[in-house]
Amino acid sequence: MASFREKVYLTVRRIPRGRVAAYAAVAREAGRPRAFRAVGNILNANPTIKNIGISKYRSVKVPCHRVVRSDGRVGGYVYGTKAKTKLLRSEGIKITGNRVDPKNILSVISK
DNA sequence: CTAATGACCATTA
DNA sequence: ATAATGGCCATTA
Repeated sequence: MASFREKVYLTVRRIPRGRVAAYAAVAREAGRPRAFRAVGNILNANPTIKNIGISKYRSVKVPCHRVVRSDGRVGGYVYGTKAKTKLLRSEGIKITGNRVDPKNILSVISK
């Protein structure tokens, strides 16, 4: 059985380059619409950053930098919001101030 | 089992 | 525009 955490990783993996999604959208997609806060905690233990010991997810890459706040603010990141912003810009996402261009925000995460 | 922890959200002041 | 507040909840210690 897939834990919520695993579903979150799989969901985030579906966010394409040059696009972002809100924590709330990820929570919804993973089946727990109100667990958006837990999503942040889960991504904080992103297997891209550190191995969490689940063999299934070893060496997989989860683009957790593509998950932003609902209001468009960039949000947190292990290596800092600055690094997150830089990464997103490098993928072609427009960010003015601390806000990503709403056009880049996915409301539904398709496969 | 209980309690703490937040990369959040929405509302209010 | 910013700051505080209450709510939310999977995971972990």
